[in-house]
Amino acid sequence: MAFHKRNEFGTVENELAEVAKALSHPARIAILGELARRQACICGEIVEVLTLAHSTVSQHLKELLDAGLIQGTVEGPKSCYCINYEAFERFEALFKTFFAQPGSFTCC
Amino acid sequence: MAFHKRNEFGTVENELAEVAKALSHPARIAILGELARRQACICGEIVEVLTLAHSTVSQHLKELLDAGLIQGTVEGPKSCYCINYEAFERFEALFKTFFAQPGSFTCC
DNA sequence: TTTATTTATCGCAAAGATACGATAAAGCAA
DNA sequence: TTGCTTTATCGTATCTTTGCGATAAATAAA
Repeated sequence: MAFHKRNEFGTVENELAEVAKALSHPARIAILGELARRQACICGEIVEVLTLAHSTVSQHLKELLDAGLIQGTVEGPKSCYCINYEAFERFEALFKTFFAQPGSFTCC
Repeated sequence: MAFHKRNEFGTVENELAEVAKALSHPARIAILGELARRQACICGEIVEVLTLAHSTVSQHLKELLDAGLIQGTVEGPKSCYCINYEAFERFEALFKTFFAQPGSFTCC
């Protein structure tokens, strides 16, 4: 997960882009939505909801984990995931600060 | 810009993912930051700020345009861009609604 | 008109993402 | 132990993204 020229950009830019990339696939949005809806950790139930192979779902879960948007623990043979709301709040705060609108100027 | 299985997901999921995808590259974040900072439309000044070829910057601008995050008008030989704050607000609203935290439950 | 300036687009090479089946790992039940 | 369930990882085919140089288009100045 690296761009040729990632070093050319600032820390904030990279962090925002990284979270956005994790959110940039409808399947991952759907997974997050499911986790938010159930308010509880689920494991392979996600596979039933989505029309994807379990290997694909595992891959998406790993990306969400790597981005810090979800947390997971292993419970016996099952895995349990839930949303990391702190990461979401951090993203929203960064987002708001970065795109602070000094009047929402629009000229075009 | 299409996924094999895009149709499997809902409208909201696809819309959120599409905007997130536009935001998923540090160069595009940097461009948006520049547009927000200057509060005015700029054209090729972006090329000077970023360490990218102008063809690459044009490409990024096109993606931001297609996602509706910026607006642009041609002014003679120059092009003028600015942030579309309505799109940003729409994204933030969608985001908040979709990830409505009924108590920010975390179990892992 | 010619020339310079600015931007957009085309074509390509390299890198990355997506999805799947097959396989492996880890725990539980019998 | 053996078998079952659940999840993670590997390998691979296909498609997408990224970045650049070269080219084209469109306007302004000379």
